[in-house]
Amino acid sequence: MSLEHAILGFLNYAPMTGYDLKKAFDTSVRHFWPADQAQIYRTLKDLARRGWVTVEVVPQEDRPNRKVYHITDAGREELRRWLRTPTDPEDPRVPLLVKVFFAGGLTNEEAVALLEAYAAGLRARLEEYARVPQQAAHYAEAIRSPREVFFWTLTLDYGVRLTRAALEWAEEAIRNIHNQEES
Amino acid sequence: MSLEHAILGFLNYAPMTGYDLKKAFDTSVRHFWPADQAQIYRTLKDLARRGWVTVEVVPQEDRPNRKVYHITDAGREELRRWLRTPTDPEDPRVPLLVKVFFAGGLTNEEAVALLEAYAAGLRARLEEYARVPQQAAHYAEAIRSPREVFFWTLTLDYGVRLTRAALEWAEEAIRNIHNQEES
DNA sequence: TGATATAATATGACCAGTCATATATAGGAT
DNA sequence: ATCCTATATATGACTGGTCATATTATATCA
Repeated sequence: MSLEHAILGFLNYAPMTGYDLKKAFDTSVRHFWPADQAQIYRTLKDLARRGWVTVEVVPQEDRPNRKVYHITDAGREELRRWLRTPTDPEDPRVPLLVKVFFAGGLTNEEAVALLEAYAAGLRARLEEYARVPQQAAHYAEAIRSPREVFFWTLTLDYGVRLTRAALEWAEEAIRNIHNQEES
Repeated sequence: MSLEHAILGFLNYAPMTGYDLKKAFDTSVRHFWPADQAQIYRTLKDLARRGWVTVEVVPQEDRPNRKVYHITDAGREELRRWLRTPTDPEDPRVPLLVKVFFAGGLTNEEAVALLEAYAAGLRARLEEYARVPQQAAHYAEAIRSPREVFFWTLTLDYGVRLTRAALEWAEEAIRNIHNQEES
């Protein structure tokens, strides 16, 4: 599970509430690890149970108390251990390809429409990527060390490259379908 | 859920048992939609409940009866409907990137090792892709129409392109890490 | 002889994640 | 006047999928 370790990663920057964490995820790693609000709270409970974080309850009037989570030494150790561990391969599931595999039963027009819709989604994603740096900069209180920015940029670059590759594939596929005889 | 529709896709080629389906998945679409044996059986039950497939029980001695599933007209309609429906975007989760995002706390050597291990996995995957055509040809009783082969080839091409893009990213990242000052 | 593979279906426990909804108040927008 | 948003945490129902295991006979391999 990457979520628990991503949370440790953020708490290693600064103590945060579940609410803060949700915002942190949404403005930084969402593109490769979206986090559900309910799941964040459940995972925080689990992290506390394991002793990797502690809770500090900050009373508030008129709204729920803030539960500020702090990473512990054990948590920091676990974070480092995990960072150095080779990664589980990612889930290869690509719903579009399942359709493409069985697309022989479609007309050329239908198949092209399928790929065009996919390509449109990819183009939209590329535009989103272009907006990420501002969003993140806006949120990141103090932009962290150049080293951290370097690694953060790597993740963005990955997204751009992979999305471009998928887009090129889709565009070439569309061109090739036109040369296909419909059975 | 793509699994149920992939099953419909296979049953549209020919009636099959759950056991047959598992083999079909493993020799064709596994790379973009792996299927768990237990999940196949549960899904078949569900498809039957919805009237998209019917079951024909073929008695056998000495081993469990074969339950041969046949696609129905309703199932064929559902398959076509699904094929023409624009696709849900794929799950963007990439565990490696979560680590890279927080990799500022690693030494350059540790970060490089992480990416090298990842790159090794990608190279292995590329070699696997090279072996897919033979495997699939071996299994596909009658290689289906050229049109079907065309679409099947598209899915393989997607895998190769995306894996190559990821590999190039990793290799360039490794080169760049060496120019990074360790904080 | 004993282990493993093949054929075939099935269940139970579990896990990570999603979605809807609940609570409670303040402030701004339509 | 009403709706939406922000702040903040929490639970219950559900879903798709994984893993281990069970059954039962034959055949193969070391």
